[in-house]
Amino acid sequence: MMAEALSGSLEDYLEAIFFIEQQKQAARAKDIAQRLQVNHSSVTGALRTLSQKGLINYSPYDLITLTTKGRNVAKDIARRHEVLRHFLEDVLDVPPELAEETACKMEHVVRGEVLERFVKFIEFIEVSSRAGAGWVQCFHKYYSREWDEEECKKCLAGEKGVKKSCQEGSTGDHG
Amino acid sequence: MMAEALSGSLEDYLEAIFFIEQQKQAARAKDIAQRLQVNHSSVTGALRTLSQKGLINYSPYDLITLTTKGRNVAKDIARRHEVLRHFLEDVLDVPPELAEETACKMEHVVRGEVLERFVKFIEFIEVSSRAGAGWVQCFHKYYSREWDEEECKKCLAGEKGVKKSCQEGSTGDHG
DNA sequence: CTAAAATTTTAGGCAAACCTAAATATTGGA
DNA sequence: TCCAATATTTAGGTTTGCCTAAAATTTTAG
Repeated sequence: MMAEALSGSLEDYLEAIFFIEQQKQAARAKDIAQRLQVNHSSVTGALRTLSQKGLINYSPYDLITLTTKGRNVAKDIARRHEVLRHFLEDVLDVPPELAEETACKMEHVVRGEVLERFVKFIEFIEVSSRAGAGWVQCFHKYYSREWDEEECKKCLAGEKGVKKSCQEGSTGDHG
Repeated sequence: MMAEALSGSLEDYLEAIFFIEQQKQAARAKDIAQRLQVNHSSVTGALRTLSQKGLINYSPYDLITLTTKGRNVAKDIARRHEVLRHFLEDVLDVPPELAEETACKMEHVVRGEVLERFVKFIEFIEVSSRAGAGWVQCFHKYYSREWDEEECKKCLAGEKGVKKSCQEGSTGDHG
């Protein structure tokens, strides 16, 4: 009963349709081709396959919409993408464009149990930060070489005087 | 001069040869096929390609060794693999086999700048832990639902009394 | 040394994804 | 309405990476 896994490529098509559907009523081949930077004729083939798998409503020259099943699968893909992008960009402080690009590839290989670990990990970091450690900011300082081990050990251990220096100027000017 | 990127598949072959070379003097097609779970005839094709690219010493029926260039590339792949495996297994606490399997796929999409962020991030976590927070252990508690937000906020903020409870029984019995 | 066993390569195929070029269908404006 | 512009599909081809089966080579054991 469990549908067999989609290829990375088909996941990309489905995800693209999902986002285009959110902006317009329905997707058209042109939009998909543009978004994925592939030839129009490549789209046709992918649409046929997705249609066969019951993930989209499609017939030649027709508008393209997701089926209920397709929308669920697409949502899952989009969630993976978003979780990974968020981790890369806001925890590892990878520059936005690179984070986006990397998440795009990771989303096809990180699933299920591993993805949920990422989710919990991000949650945890956010709670930790709320707890007062300014933890992520400290990391951003760390790799950007503004790190003073003694000072930050204290910071991480919760001493008030130094904590501030780890929390200000956070978003990482890594140049 | 910069060699064009290898496909994920070819990276797998190169990495396999690297590990087999460490165990024996040289690799043979049989070993590679077994390690990668592919047919012998698939190996032949990959060897030809890697040879053409100057990454391995190879001629039909001969033993297989890495060239200097090939060894450098292979080391880089192996490093990516190891960094990611380490992160998944020891930070996210993903079960070893799944961590291994996932790292195997991630290694082909996480490179350069992003990989170095992972490296720094792991370093940072280790320093943080040394600083006394038992940070990773706290995370393992967190997702395994033994988490008490109030208690652990204090823990992360460095209060001595509660810190201990976050640090004991660490390695995550997440069942 | 030689025949059987093991190993490796070749030959031929298949499927996924992509491409270009050439139809075909749809749509909007005169 | 009908033509031109736009959009889409079909036809045919390439590359990558895998497979099976058969041939070729090397190794090993008697």
